[in-house]
Amino acid sequence: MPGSTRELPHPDAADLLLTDVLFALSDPARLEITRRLAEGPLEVAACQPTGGDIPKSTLSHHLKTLREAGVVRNVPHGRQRYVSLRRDDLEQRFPGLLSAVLHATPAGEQSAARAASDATAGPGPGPAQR
Amino acid sequence: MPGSTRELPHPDAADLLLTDVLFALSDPARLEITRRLAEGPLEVAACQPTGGDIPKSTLSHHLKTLREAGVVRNVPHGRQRYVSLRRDDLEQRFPGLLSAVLHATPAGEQSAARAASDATAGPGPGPAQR
DNA sequence: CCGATAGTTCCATGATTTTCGAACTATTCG
DNA sequence: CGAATAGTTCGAAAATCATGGAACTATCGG
Repeated sequence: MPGSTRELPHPDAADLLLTDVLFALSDPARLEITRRLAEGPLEVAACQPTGGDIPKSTLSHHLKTLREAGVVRNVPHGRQRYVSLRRDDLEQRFPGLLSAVLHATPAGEQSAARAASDATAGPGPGPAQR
Repeated sequence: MPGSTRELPHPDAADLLLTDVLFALSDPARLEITRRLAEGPLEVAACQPTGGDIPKSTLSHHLKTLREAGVVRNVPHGRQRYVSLRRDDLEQRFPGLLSAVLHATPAGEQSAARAASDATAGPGPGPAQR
């Protein structure tokens, strides 16, 4: 039982380029995918940004861009694949970047309050920004 | 004595889009310009990434992209213009993002050490990453 | 073995971006 | 005023990116 082939190439953590990472995250669809992955690994089909309307090939291309930039890892798992955020590698290489991106709020919001440190955890779920 | 016209449009801090900012910073030349501006405002010509080889129009376009994303402010000043980083607006809108970007180290470096918190301030000047 | 499933890769098309010369505009200096 | 300076904007060509259908590959279920 040879380890399954179908491995895709991933850049080493030390070789990640900031511009590539920023570019990968600069697309709304890819950013959305990244946010979704922040909650845990997903199979490719589950990365679908909205409902379930974008074609397989397009989704696969976006994942490829994210993978080549080093944002995401894509490993074969049986007949499907698991996609996961390379959190630790990104944090090591670009400290604070990923969390800054993930914590961003949508355009119009974030009005007042939140001055200093609002002790008790926020009410709703995590924020999101297009 | 009418206030000088030649004002260029800038998006409000609250309207900045994360994807636009990430995109603006995802280009090597624009990232370099941004780094240069981190040390203080500059007149347009002084933003030149390398020596002084890129055409005026190209530089102007890069600055336009940065300005429209809200990364930079460009104000008329006599016969020239001053370009400056919108640090506070960016920090307010996307906490931690700019500093994460500015602190990134180049690809191959950052080998060992720097494990925990290396108390004494670093020796050389700030890092830079292509 | 035969299908169905889950994805990637190939290929073509259209949309953005990048780049840069040239024209244009405002402002200062002599 | 007229020339020089500092930049923006226009326009066009080249490169890159995005999208999605179709073909291809591997794995699992029966």
